[in-house]
Amino acid sequence: MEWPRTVEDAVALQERLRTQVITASAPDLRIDTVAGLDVGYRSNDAVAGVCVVFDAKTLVVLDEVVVEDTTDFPYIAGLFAFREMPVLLRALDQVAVAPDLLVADGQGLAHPRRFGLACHLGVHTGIPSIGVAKNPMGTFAQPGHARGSTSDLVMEDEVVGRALRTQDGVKPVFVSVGHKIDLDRACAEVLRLAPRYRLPETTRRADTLTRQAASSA
DNA sequence: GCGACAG
DNA sequence: ATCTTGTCGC
Repeated sequence: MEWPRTVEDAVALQERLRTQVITASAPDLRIDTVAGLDVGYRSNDAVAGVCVVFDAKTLVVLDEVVVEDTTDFPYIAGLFAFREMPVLLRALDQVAVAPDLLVADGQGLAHPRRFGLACHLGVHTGIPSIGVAKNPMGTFAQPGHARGSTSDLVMEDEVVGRALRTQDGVKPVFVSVGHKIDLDRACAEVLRLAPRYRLPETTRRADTLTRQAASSA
């Protein structure tokens, strides 16, 4: 199926693909490498997609790719993937190390149709994925003050993710399952990726590269 | 009808 | 997302 150009087609595609999401981890799921994906904007339609692969244990950067592109799909909350996915897939294609997990900047199941960017990336590639958003979609109770504390992220009486405190006292990040992983594991991975700062290293590094690209060429 | 609404 | 250096506070 071709890439949607209209809101109606985009929504229809989400409704169709949402049924393919797997919210459990394979018994032998091993995560040795993790990719951070992010997009930066130089103008309204000029984008830079970044894919950075980390060693999950040491957090050493194994490879990173920046791709310049343009987009015509406007930003619409809920249809985020149709704006950012094409560039991200190009960046992911060019990375030399195959990631065991994709970490997307945005939501996974915490989405109006339970199919945010992280789910779409996961279903499309078949690679386990999670979404880490700086802002919530849904409601949540304030998690405890300590690093590692969590609370449910709720949408329409459904638990769609978790508010996760990655450092003592900082604003939580919002974690939701993308594909082929369970929520507990997803949160554990985010904590492992954020030993020192609020945002996971995947997001931080991808973000840096993104604006580096936007200000150079 | 009005406001909300990942990046 | 983007505008962006020094500065306030623990």
